[in-house]
Amino acid sequence: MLKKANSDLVRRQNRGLVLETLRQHGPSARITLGYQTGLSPASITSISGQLIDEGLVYSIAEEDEVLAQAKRGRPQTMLALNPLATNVLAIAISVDGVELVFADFSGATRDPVKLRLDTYGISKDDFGPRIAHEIKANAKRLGIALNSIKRIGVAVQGVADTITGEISWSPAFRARDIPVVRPLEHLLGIPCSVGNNANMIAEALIATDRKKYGGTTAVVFMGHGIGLGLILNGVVYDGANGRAAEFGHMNHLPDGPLCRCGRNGCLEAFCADYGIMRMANDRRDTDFDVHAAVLDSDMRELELAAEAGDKVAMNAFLRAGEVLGFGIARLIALINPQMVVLAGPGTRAYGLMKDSLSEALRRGLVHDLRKNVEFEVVPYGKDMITTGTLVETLRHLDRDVFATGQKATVIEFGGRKIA
Amino acid sequence: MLKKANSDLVRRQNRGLVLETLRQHGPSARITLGYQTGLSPASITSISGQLIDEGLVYSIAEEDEVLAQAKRGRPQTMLALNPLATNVLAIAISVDGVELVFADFSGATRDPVKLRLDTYGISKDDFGPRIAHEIKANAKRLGIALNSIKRIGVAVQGVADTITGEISWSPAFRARDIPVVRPLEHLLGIPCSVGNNANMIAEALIATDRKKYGGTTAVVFMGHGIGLGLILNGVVYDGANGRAAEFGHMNHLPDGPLCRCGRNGCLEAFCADYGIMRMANDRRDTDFDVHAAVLDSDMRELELAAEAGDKVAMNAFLRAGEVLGFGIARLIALINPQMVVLAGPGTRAYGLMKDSLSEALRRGLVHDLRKNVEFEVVPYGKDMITTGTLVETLRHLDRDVFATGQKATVIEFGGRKIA
DNA sequence: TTGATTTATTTCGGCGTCCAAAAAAATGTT
DNA sequence: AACATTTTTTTGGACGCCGAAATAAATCAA
Repeated sequence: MLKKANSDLVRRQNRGLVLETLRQHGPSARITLGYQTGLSPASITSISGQLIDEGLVYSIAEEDEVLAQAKRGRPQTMLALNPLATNVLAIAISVDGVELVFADFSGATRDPVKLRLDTYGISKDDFGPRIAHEIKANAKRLGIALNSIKRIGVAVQGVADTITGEISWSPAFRARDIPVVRPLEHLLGIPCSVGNNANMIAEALIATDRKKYGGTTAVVFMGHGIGLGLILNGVVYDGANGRAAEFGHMNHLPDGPLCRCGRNGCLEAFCADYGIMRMANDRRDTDFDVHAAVLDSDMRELELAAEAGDKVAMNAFLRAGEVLGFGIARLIALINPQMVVLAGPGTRAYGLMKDSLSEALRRGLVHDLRKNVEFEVVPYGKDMITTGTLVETLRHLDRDVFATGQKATVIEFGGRKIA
Repeated sequence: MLKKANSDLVRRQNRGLVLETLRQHGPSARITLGYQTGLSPASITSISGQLIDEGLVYSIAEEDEVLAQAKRGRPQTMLALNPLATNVLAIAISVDGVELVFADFSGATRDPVKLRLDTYGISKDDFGPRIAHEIKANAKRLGIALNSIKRIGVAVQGVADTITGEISWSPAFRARDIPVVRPLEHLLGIPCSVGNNANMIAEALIATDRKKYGGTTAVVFMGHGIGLGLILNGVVYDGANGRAAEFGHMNHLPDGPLCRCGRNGCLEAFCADYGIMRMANDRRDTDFDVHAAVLDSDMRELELAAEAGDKVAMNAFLRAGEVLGFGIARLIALINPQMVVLAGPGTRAYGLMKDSLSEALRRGLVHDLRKNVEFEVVPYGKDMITTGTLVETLRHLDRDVFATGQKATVIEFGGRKIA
C-alpha cells in the first residue's frame, strides 16, 4: 500500500539523499552533489545551507587546497559531513567477547575497545547494566560526552530479535532472551538497536560495493556457527519477527548429528567449527560436548593436518563442504540470489571444502538456477561486523533522524553553537 | 539508496494512493477517502477532480441512492473507479490448459475463456503468436476493443523469468525458454508481464486480507508440482533474475527419487501428485514416467483408498507430509515468516499428511522459530490465480500508469470523450 | 593591469503541491 | 423560514523544487 506524500516527505527524502551521497562519495562540491543526486544546483544550495546551519555538514576550509587543481572558473567549495555533529557506537558481541567501537558522524572510528567480560556466565538481567556501565566508563576515558552519542548499534552472534531488542539466543551466553535495547536506552538515554552478526557483514559489503552486492546476495558466515545475511533487492532482510535467518539451523539430514540447538542434523552440526572437529575426532571419541568452544588454534592444526594429507581430517572438511553445498543449494532454490558470498574465519578452510561443495551444488540444484549465481569468498576482516554496524547506525541517523531536520544536535564546536 | 523527490512524486504517489484506496474499499465519498488516505479534503477534491476529468473515476449518479440513509447535512457523493476507463487481461497457463480472463478497470471480470490448445506439443516460437491470435479473436467476440486493453498479466505454472518475459520451464510445455512478453507486446501493442502461479496466489491472498497475509507469509502451492509464493514485508518477492522461488526443486534427500527436473531427491519428487502416486505404486511398478500427467481422478481414488485405511496409500501420503514438513522447516529457518499458507488442489489430502508434517516440523525446526509461525490451509479456488494476476495487473496500472496522469485513456463513453 | 572567459554558487520568480480556514452547497430539524 | 449539520469547494498561504539570471571567484590572454 502506498503512503501519503507531501512536501515534508520531499524535503526529508532529499536531505537524506544528500547526506547519504556525502557519506558514500566523501566530500563533494555542491555541483557534484547536484550530478550525483539529480537535484538542481538551486536545491543543493538550499539543502546544504540548512544542513550547514544545523551543523551536520561543513564547508572544508581553504587550507585543504591540496586537492584544488589549477582550473579556470570559480573554484568548488567542498562540503563534508561534520565529524563533530554527533557520535555513534557499535557493539559487537560474540563468543570471542564484547567489543566497543566509537565513531563520529563522518564514520571515523576510535580504536576498538575489548571488554573483559564473561558473557557466558552472566545473568540475563546483569548484562545490560554491565554494558551500560562500560560504555559510560569508556566514553569518559576517551573524552566523548555521553549525550553526544546519538545512537548505538549492537551486533550479536546468534539470534537477535530486532523488535523486542533482546538476544533470543547466542552461543556467547548461557542465558536466553537477554534484554539489550531496553536497559541501554533506559540507563543511557540513547536510542539503540540490535542486529545479527551476519546481517552486519552484509551491510558492510553493500557499503563496500553497492553495485556488486546491492542486488540480491546471500552472505554465509562461517565460524563458531553458520550465519546468514540476506540482501534482497539491495536491502538487508530481517525476518518477520525481527529475527534474521537461521541458516545454521536449517535441517540437512533428519537424523543427523546433534546440534547445539538440541535438534539433530542441522547444517551447523556438520559445518561449524565444532561440527568439523567432531567429525575429525569421531573415531576416537563418541561423546562430544557441542557446547564447548573450539579453539582457533585447534582448528588451524586440523586444517594443517588436512592440507598435509591426513585422510580423517580431509574427510571432515570434505563432508562439511558437501553439507554446506546442499544447504546453499536449498538456499538458492528458495531465494534465487544473484550472488553468494562466503565470509568468516571458517572460509580459511575453503580450499579443503571447495570440491565437495561444488559437487553438492551440482547434485542438489537445477542447472538453470546454478548457472545464474556467482560465488565469492571474501577474506575475513574482524572489523567487518563493527563496520557494518556503524554503516547501519549512521544510515539510520541520515534517513530517519537528521533528514527530518529536527535540530538533533546540541554540541558546541569552534565557538559556534549549533541550534 | 534514496531517490530524488519532487512535487511530481508527491502527486503521483497520492493519486496512486487514492486509486488503490478506491480499489480496496470500493466506492467511497471524498470525506471517507480523506480519512482512509490521510489526505486533507482539499487535496481529495483536487485529486479526484483530476481523476474524474481523466475518466478514471466517476461520481456515482443519484439513482443509486439506495445507500443514502437519511442523515443531516450535505449528502455524500460517492466516487468509484470507472469500469469504462480501461480493460485488462489475465492469462493463466498450466498443465490444465490456458485460460483468459478479461476484466474492466473496476476489476469486474467476464466469464473465463478456456482455450483449446496443446501447450505440451507447441514449439517455443509458435506459442506467443497463437495466444495473440486467440486474444484478438476472443476480444472481438466479447466486444472488447483491443486498444482498450491496457495491460496483460500472464501467470504460469513453472519458472517464469519476469525480466526476459519468458517461460524458462514449465510442466505445461515440452519446449523451454518460451517468449511470451515480447510476442504479445509486439503483435498486440499491449504492455505485458509474466509471473509465477504461486506468486499470483500470494497476490490474491494479500488482496483478500492484507492484515493477515500482508506481513511475511510463505504460500505453498501443492498440485502437479510444488510452488511457493513469498510475501516479504507485504510485497511478493521475485528472485534476483526475476525468477520466483523454486521451492519444489529444493533438495530434500541427496540421493532420493527422480524428479521431473532430472535431479534426485527434490521436494517435488516426494510431495507433488506424481511423487505421491509413484510412492503408492512403487511396490508393483519400479519404473515410472515422471513426465506423465497424473489424473485428478486417480489422485482422488488414492485419497479415498488412504482414507479407507489402505496402508500403502496412507504411507505414501504420510511420507509426502513428512518431506513437506522438512521442506517447510527449512523454509522457516531461512525466511522466518509469520505465516505459512498451504494452497492448491494438493491440500485436499492435507488430513492425510498432517500428522507426519507436524512431526517433521518438530524434528527439523528449533522450537523458538516454530512457535512464532501460524499455519493455515486455504480452500483452493481455481480462480485464485487469475484473481491474483488481475490484482497485480491493476495495481501496476494504478501506481505506474494512471498515477502519472498521462491521459492514458482514449475510450469514449457516455457520449463524452476522455482526453 | 585589465578585460574576457570559465565555472560554481546564489538569488529570484514561477510553478505545483498540500493544507487550514472560510465559503458554499445540500439536506434535516425545529 | 431560520437554524443546524455535514460534505464539498474555494481561497490564500506555505513549502518544496526548478530554470534562468545574477553574482562570485578564479584563470587566461593581451
